[in-house]
Amino acid sequence: MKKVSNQYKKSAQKNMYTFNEKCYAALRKVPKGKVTTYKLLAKALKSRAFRAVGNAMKRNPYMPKVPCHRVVKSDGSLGGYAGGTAKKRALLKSEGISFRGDKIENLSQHLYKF
DNA sequence: CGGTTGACCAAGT
DNA sequence: GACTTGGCCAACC
Repeated sequence: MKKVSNQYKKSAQKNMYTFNEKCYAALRKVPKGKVTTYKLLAKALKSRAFRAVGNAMKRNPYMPKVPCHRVVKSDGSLGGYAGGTAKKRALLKSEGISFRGDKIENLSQHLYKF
């Protein structure tokens, strides 16, 4: 047993905003110099929608409020960014993140724990 | 209300 | 180590 269907979990529509809002809220807790992955972010939200998270970022209405550039893939690769991966890498590097090509070095070392 | 999409992930080739 | 396949979940049309 392992694939329980949590298709509902807590469908928004009552007091809960969209899944996106939660993503932004959690992401905002990430301090400078730290990063997180889509998977961990989704996990923090008690969901497995790491995809929906990324989707939310792309459609994020809170662009300047949320540090979308601090979210990377579980592999340590940059993933995507509205301004381009190159820009994302530059921002993270500027915050003290080490890079190896297009991937983060010692990802676990920079990962932020919720 | 059903089907497609996506800034993903894990395992397999 | 890089590419391919299947799966997962929420938002959007």
